[in-house]
Amino acid sequence: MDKFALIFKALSDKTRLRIINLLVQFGKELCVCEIVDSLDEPQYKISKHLKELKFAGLVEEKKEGKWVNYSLIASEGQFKKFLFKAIASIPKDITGGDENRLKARLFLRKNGECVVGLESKQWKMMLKELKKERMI
Amino acid sequence: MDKFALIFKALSDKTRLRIINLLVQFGKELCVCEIVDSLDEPQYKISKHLKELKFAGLVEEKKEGKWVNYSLIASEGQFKKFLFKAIASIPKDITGGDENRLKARLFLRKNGECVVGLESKQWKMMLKELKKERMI
DNA sequence: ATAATAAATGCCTGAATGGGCATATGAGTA
DNA sequence: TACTCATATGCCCATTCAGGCATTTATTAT
Repeated sequence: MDKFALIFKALSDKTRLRIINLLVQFGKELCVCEIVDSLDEPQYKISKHLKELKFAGLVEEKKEGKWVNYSLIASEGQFKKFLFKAIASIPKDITGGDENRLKARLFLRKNGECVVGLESKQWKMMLKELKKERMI
Repeated sequence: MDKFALIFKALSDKTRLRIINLLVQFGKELCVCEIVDSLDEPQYKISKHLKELKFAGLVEEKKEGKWVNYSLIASEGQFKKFLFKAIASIPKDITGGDENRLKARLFLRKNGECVVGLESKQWKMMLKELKKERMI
């Protein structure tokens, strides 16, 4: 029971819910810096929240050199499946900003991998474009 | 987004999750004293937690004289439906105590309504029986 | 009117929480 | 070696939270 309450607690913070939402929408693993840029929040903040999500058993990390990718852990019975379906059903007029930023951020990948760090020049230019075109 | 985080926060406490679990399992409205007896927790504690669940939009109350019944609010898109399915899938070897107590407590209803209050003599006798038969 | 009872609330305390800032870790690179 | 960069962590502060206890509110029964 505590285990399930812990999962809900992990989702009870807006920032953490936004992170999980991104992972649910994208379906595959995301690099920390991609999450940071997509949510437009400080790196230390994302890092701490990822730690809590990991503690709750919702995500796992995969280190690749300097880079760290996070992905959902969907196993263990039906519970998480329904939970992620619930999160997937959150109307995107609320989450759209994050998802649009992520979509743009993913254009910076090479061969399906993240190759630019936090708040890179390329990313700042893209952000400016997005704002100009009212995408975020 | 905050609205959804608030819902998760409401479920992030073990006692509140147990209350919602009972309502999900039973499917119909429950009287406050039935919840109190089923969870075997102080009345003020249940009352406060019900208030938070109500604030999050998960339950609604229906007053009938001295008695108050609570039930789930399941409407509003797919979100809560999946959420309640997730909760319904929590293994009952964890929640069984609550559910067995509720099952027994419901025997005290007359015409489908709760007619005995908190920690009544009848309930205490039932509890003793349940313990003797290792049902809880 | 008074008592009894179902449910809600106010106050207190210790513990946990999230954000901000600075700093540390640890891996690649010049 | 020294440096850069991606990520993690330690410390501080203000706020929130859950539980316990006493009390109140509201409705029914005597």
